[in-house]
Amino acid sequence: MIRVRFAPSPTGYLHLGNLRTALFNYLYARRHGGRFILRIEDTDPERSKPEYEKALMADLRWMGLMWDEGPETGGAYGPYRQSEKLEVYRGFAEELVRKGHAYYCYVTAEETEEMKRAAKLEHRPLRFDNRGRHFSADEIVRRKALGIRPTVRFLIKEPKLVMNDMIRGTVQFNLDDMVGDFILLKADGTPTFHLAVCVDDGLMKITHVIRGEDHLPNTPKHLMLLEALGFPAPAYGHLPLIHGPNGEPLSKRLESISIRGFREKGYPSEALANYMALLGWSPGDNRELFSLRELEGIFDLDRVGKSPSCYDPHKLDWVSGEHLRRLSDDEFKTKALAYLKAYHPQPWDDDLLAQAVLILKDKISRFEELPGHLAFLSDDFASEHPGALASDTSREIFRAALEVLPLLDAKAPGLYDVFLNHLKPKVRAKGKDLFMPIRLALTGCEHGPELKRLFPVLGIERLRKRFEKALGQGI
RNA sequence: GUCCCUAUCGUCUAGCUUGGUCUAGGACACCAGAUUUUCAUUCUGGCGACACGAGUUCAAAUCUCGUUAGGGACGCCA
Repeated sequence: MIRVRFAPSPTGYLHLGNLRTALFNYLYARRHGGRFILRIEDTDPERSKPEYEKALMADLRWMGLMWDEGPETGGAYGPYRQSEKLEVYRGFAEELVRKGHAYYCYVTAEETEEMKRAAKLEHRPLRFDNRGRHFSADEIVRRKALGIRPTVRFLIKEPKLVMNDMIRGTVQFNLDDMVGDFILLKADGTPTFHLAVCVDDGLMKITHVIRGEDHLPNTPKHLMLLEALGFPAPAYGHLPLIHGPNGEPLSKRLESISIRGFREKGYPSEALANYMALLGWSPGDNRELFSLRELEGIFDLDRVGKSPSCYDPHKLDWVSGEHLRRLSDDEFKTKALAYLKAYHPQPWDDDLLAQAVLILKDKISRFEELPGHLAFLSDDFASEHPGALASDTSREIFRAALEVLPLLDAKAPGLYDVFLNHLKPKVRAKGKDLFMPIRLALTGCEHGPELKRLFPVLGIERLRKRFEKALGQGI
């Protein structure tokens, strides 16, 4: 049984990089009938915040990436919050010391810092020189007396040099230049990331670790640790990183683009998942538009690329627009109204709003654009071209329109066509000269929804008011 | 500085494993035209790439080496 995990630390909101890792893990599990596990890596009390954990889970749920095991869901391998099992890690660290895989190290943080500074100056690798391995019994006593509390460091015996990555193939490391004995337990007794990850991956029976490429250099450490711990090594796959729109480093700016932000802007979650899947993965044929379900059926790691990619908001908008247009009218109405209610409350009743929103369906790529387009519902608008209303031909149209309106049946189909049939004989204008004044009188804007669809939404009464207003303004 | 990873249109990518079917395919963006009595949608067309240099070979986007460029890691953060 394939078991994968998404293991964020709750130190901020879910962002693009995070989300892609979560998505690929989720899809991989679904594709292979495995389990998707959520694990909260909150061993750093300084930076971890419960509200971020809540937000993380809310965002994951919104995305539809529901976990099979994890906080709030439970599972046979809990707890799924690392802060709740600090003792467990300590136990494993002590066991490693007993078995000679690790040792208490009395080198202080200041000394390590100094070591690094010196190494940098001399252009040597910036690694720990393992000096703590060789302290004499006297030295240790002396340091204890000074109040120095030890860390537990992993004792590297045979540096592991080669690994097989599911995405990158064989990767070799020159370990002597890379890592020294690394810390398992900090001086305060809490575990480091390395210990916690390996213990949990082992205990939770994780079979495949899919994570960002930034973790690639950590993998040799984890492989050695896992072996010492007596756990079978999972398969590793390291995803290429995502860059910003201009190819800039990623980091700060990208992290500031939170999933929350996309939700607030009104992107459908499936569109976001669809777009993210395309960043680094492709189905092999020319298809690009997928529902989450479809992705679950075709995604696999063997079609994930090795090179980093840039986040392109334009393409996201296109994908999003396509998703919106594929929605049935009812689905679109429901989602649009829910979005407006949550983020941009409108003064109109749901019935009117539902009709109005529907005629905008093919004009938007995300719900955030709705409020601006909805302005036509208001009787109280300023015209873009007040002058255009004043001409004789315009005034003639409005007067004729007001004569025609009472003859119409609002509920009869083809309201606009009937209106035009009555209107045309009464006015000289035709073509653009006819419909543009009408459009301006009704919406104040040169661009907007089709008049044909606009008429039934506005209804006779609103139409009358607006033509009267236009006539009044023209004086 | 040291180690590691990566390299096809501006962007996302297919092709690379098993060299020839590649005068390199698709999509976004952009430009032009058509449809729509506006905008959008839709449709058609255009622009546009194998980072560079060697090597192997009858033949290289595809294999090898080097160069360059970008990214990542080097925490008692995760």
